[in-house]
Amino acid sequence: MGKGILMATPLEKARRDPNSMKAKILASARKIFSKNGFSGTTTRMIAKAVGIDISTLYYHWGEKADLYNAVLMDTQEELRQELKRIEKIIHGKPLPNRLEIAINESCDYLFQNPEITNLILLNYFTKPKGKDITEFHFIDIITGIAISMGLAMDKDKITKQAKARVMAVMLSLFNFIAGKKFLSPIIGAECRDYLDVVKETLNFILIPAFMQEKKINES
Amino acid sequence: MGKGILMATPLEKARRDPNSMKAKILASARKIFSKNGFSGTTTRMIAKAVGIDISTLYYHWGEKADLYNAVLMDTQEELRQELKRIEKIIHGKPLPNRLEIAINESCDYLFQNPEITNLILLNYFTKPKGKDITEFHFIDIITGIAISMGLAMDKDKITKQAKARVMAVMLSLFNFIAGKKFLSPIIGAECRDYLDVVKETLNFILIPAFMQEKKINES
DNA sequence: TAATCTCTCCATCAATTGATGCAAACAAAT
DNA sequence: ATTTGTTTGCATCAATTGATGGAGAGATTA
Repeated sequence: MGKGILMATPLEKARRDPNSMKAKILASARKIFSKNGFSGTTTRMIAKAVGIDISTLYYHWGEKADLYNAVLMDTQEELRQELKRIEKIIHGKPLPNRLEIAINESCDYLFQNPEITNLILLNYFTKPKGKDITEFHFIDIITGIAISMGLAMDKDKITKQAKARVMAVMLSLFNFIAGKKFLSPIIGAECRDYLDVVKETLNFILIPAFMQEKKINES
Repeated sequence: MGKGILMATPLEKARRDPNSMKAKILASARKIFSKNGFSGTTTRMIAKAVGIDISTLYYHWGEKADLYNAVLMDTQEELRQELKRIEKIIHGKPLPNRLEIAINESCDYLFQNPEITNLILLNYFTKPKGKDITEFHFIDIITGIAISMGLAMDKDKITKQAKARVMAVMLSLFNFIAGKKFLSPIIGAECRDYLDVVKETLNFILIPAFMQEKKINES
């Protein structure tokens, strides 16, 4: 009965065939959950967006929380792949360049996939009660980044401070993306303009911070 | 019929008498909305927390969205007062001190009132559809801070960049507070320890950024 | 062709939710 | 004491929501 090798999870099936009904539902669910949160989303909304009956949705994904979990895991995996891609690009370059490129690349990516940041952030402000929902596994992601940024040498010897600094970077980034709709009228910039201001602001704030660290390390 | 002077809004009445039923409901509503968001909260939850029947709640506050609006406006006003208080403290001091004190004070305050950041952040990730909900009036708040930080001279001549930088500061702060439950296990610090790490991280990131700005201005 | 398997929708359920009418309790004013 | 106005809870409603059973369509296999 072990589904280790023979059985494929619904999520695996969906990823295998992007044209399948499972995949279509998953894609619509991501959009709608990211916009309305878990409790603000109804299974009927998703089914309507796909153009199917809710019972078809339940047939493929089981209960609402299961679908939500699948969306979270799918999103998480995608983000992880993207971070790996960025890490490859910046590998070996000097620190300030690394930071600038990483900011640039991740801004572009997240800007084109705003559901990702929305889902992640929404998932810690509100959690469906009673259901156990997948946690984002940030710990290994940020340890990777911390090492890549020279904040730690060893995977097991990362200080609280280093982790907090990496989280600060990610949070700044995520919030400018997820809060776009809210922030762009405040800042007074739209679309591409907004994206440019965000990149500049992140560079302004992050580069001096992590350069000071380097100076201390060098001395 | 104009309620300009003679009529008091429910919110004004609630503030006038903190022991009134209106005030009790408002306080409970704040807690519960901030934890579950608008659609994750039911009027029955709030009524139960106060120990009253839902019809009593409706009698005092009208429909759910009205109560939610009152909570947002109340919270906003409270935050505004607090920021004024902090500004008085830091007024006249040199920039790095100002920043450090402001970070320290606002961290302490928001940490003890975590509902505030939760409500603000939740309110831009998800908005109840169909209802018009109060927007937080950040524009005047951040222009005030921008001037106080020396990022702008005139109230009307604030660049997009300056506004974005102030927002970056607030977002970093808000997220460390609102995301505490999520972040503290990742960072590996609890309670007071977490608070200290957050303060240190914010200082680490923000002070160098805004000091570089000052150096450019001075030269 | 017959049998089996996969997928889809219609009809329906029970529970929850926002919201209201109404009568009783209570206090204040006459 | 009687009237008036305010507050509160019980009972109830209609709409929404998560979820399921079962019948039928369609393809695949025997």
